[in-house]
Amino acid sequence: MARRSQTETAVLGGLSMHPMTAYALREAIRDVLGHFWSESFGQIYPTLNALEQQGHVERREGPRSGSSTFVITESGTARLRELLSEPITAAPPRNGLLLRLFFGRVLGAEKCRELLLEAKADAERSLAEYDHLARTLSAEEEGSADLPYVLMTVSAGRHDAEGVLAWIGEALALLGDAPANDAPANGES
Amino acid sequence: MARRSQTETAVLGGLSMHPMTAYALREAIRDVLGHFWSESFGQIYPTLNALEQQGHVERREGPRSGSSTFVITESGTARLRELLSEPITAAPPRNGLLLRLFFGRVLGAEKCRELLLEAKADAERSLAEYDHLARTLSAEEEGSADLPYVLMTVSAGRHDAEGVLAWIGEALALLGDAPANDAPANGES
DNA sequence: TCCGCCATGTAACCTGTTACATGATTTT
DNA sequence: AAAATCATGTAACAGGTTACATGGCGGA
Repeated sequence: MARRSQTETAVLGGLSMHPMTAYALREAIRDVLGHFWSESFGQIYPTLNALEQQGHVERREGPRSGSSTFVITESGTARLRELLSEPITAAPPRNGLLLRLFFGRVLGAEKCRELLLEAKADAERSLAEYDHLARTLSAEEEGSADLPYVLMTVSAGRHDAEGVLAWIGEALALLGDAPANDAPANGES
Repeated sequence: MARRSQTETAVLGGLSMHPMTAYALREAIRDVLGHFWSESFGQIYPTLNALEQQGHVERREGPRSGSSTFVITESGTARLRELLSEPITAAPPRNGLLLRLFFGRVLGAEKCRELLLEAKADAERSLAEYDHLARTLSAEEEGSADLPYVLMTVSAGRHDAEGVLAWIGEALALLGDAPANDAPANGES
C-alpha cells in the first residue's frame, strides 16, 4: 500500500501548478486547498525527499541560499495521474458537533442551541469566504485551464455551508426554539 | 495539549443510552452513529478498561460466560456531561474527491465526470437511507427524550447529501456537460 | 459437525501533528 | 538592531486501524 497515501498526491499536485519551495507548497495547500485538505511540514519534507529519490521531482536553486525550489518531472506528472486515478480512500467519519448533539439529552437543550448558533456563525463566515474566493480566482486566473476545476471545489464548499445553514434551521426548530425574531415558518414539511 | 481523543465521549455516550457489552457498543456506534462517527475495537476495549478503573463504568455479568455488560455510573454521567461541554476538536479536512477534482486538468475531464457521477449515486443512496432512518426512528422511539436529538443528526445527513447533489449539478455544468438531460434548476422538492 | 456470530483482547503498524532546533533574509 | 517571515528539517508522540489469537455458543 501507499505509504504516504494521499500526501504524495497533494504534493505532486501542488507542484504540477508551478514549481515552489516546500514552505511555499505548504502555504499554498493551506491557503488554496484549505477548505478540503491539509498537510503539515512533518509530512511535506519527507515526502519531497522520497519523491526526489524516485525522480518524480527535481531540486533546483531556491529563492534564498539554502532553499530549494522543487520542479515536477515527466515521471512525476505520470505518477500524479496514476495517483489521481486511484480509488478514493475515505477517512472514517468523525463529526464532533453531531456527536455532541446526538447525546443532547445529557448535554442539555440550552448548550445544544449554543453549539448550533456557533456552527451557524462559522458557516456564514465560510460562505462569505467562498464567495470572495470565487470572485478573486475568477479574476486572477481568468482563462486558466485550471480555473473550472478550482471553482468546482469552491462551489463544493459553498453548497456545503448552505446545507449546514439549512440544517441548522431545522435543528433549532427540533429543539423547540421560541424566540419571536425568527423567520416565518415554511409551508411544506 | 494535543487534541484529545473523543473516543471516551462516544463510549460513555453509548452506555448512557443503555448498558451493553463492548461488542454491542461497537455495533451500536457503527449502525446508529455510522454517518458521523466510528470507533474500532482497538479503541473501545482499552477505553472501557480505563473508564472502569476511573469508576466511570462498572462491569457486570454479560449475556454469555466470559462476557461483560458495562453500566455507566453516576460519575460516568458527570464525566460525559463534562466531555460533551468541551470545545469541539475538528479533524483537519481531507476530502479525496475534491483533491482529485482540484487537479482535474491533470486527471482529465472524462474521469472527473465519472467521479462526480459516482458521488452522485452515493449521495442518492445516502439520501434514501436517511429518509428510511428518520421514519423508522420516529416510529420506534416515539416519545423518547432522545428522539429529537437523534433526528437532528439524521437531518444533518440529509441536508449534507442534498448539498452534495446540488453541488454535483453545478460541477457537471462547469465541466461543460451536454444539455439539460437533468432537471436540476427548478424548485426544491 | 462445522460454520458463523458473539465476544475479548493485543500488537504491529501507519499516518499525521506538534514541538523543537536552526539559521538566513527582509522589514521595521 | 530587533522582529517578522522565509526556510529546512527531525523527534517524539498521539490517535487510530488492522490483523491476529482465542474461545463459547447456536443453528444448519
